[in-house]
Amino acid sequence: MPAVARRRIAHLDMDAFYASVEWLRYPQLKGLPMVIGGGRRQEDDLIGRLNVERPERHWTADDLADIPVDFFPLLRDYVGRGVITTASYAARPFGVGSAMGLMKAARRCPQAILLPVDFDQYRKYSRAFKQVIREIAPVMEDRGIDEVYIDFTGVPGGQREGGRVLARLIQKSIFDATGLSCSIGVAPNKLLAKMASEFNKPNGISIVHETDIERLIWPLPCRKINGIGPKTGARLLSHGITTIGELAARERHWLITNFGNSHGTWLHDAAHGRDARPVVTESEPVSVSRETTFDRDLHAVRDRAELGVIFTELAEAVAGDLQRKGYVGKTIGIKLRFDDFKIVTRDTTVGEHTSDARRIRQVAGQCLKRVDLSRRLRLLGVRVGSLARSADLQPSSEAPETADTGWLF
DNA sequence: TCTGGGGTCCTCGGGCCC
DNA sequence: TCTGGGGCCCGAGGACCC
Repeated sequence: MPAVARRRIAHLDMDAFYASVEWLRYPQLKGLPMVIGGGRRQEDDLIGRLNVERPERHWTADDLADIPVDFFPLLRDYVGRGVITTASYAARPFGVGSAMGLMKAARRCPQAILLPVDFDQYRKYSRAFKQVIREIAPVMEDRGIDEVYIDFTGVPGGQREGGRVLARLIQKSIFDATGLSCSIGVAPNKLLAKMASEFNKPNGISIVHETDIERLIWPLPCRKINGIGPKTGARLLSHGITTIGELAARERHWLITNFGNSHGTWLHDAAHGRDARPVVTESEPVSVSRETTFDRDLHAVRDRAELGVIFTELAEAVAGDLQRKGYVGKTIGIKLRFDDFKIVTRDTTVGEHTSDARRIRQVAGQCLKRVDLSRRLRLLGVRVGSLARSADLQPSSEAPETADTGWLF
């Protein structure tokens, strides 16, 4: 009779993913201060720009590495409202980092090279490295563009050296296929594996066993637990709890009293390294949305025409996304961010699923009427939820209802 | 010139029905 | 008829993550 396999879960995190993908195209930028960012509207085509600046030379995908460094756009030339998506290690000593406004970053590190975000490219590499993993260990959970969980438990060799042997194989296979490096943590569950993958970056492997929790996990700050964000972190701090060990020392009952039944129980379990969540290989999307921040704050009345155009474009974009992915939805909603950064959402559930741009625009327009629009708007978003696969639904005669003439925009 | 875009999940209150 | 649940759905907001 075979020995009972102990659960071994890996968390794999690509190292500096966006920057590393850019360095595959532009190796001449490696080691330089560089930020990637800007909003959707600021996404200029870098190659187009380079060609414009040097009309006699048309750079092609084959000779991107030849583009002189001084042809790349600099942060100091940026105008707009975007934020940094990621900053290279060479840029960080200047005090720039993720989520910082680009204008502020430009003052701190004007000489940094600014690349537009190229999600299509990152998605391409994302698919590639995940495919490599699935061929080796098929029980893989997608956790975003650059992260996955992998269940090593049933994989041949997955238990050897606590998972280190298999982790090494995956690391090498990903590098051979893509030229990208990653860090892997292997532990008894997802919670611990996620923390372990951070221990040894970049290109590292960390193995954590139950017996290591006290030594390796408890000294860490509470914020290292995936699920404890800025709010909970601050609340814990106000009770004098800074490390996971201090959190673990609190009675379960005390945590439930102070954080509620569900959250308190979870905090207690997490601090003790307990997590029974399975690795989920398939999941259906819950909602699809598009949103945009305006170049300047807009007023519902004074900028009505401009807002109307943007609103329609968002509805069309969401409809396009739904149709491309093969979904229809019946909860249609809007999201507004005002100039004071307050967020308001409204949604409505309609009788029939749809992915029709005009229908989405119409229902979203009705949602808008339920909001006080005296403040100026900074952001507008359109969302469709309660999704179903369009193929699973009876082909309805999608008769667009009589248009509501009362649209606000 | 502070503060993007696309998601998930949870909680809470209200309405409705039994 | 009145009152008090419980279950369920919906809408709004908040926290968190990549």
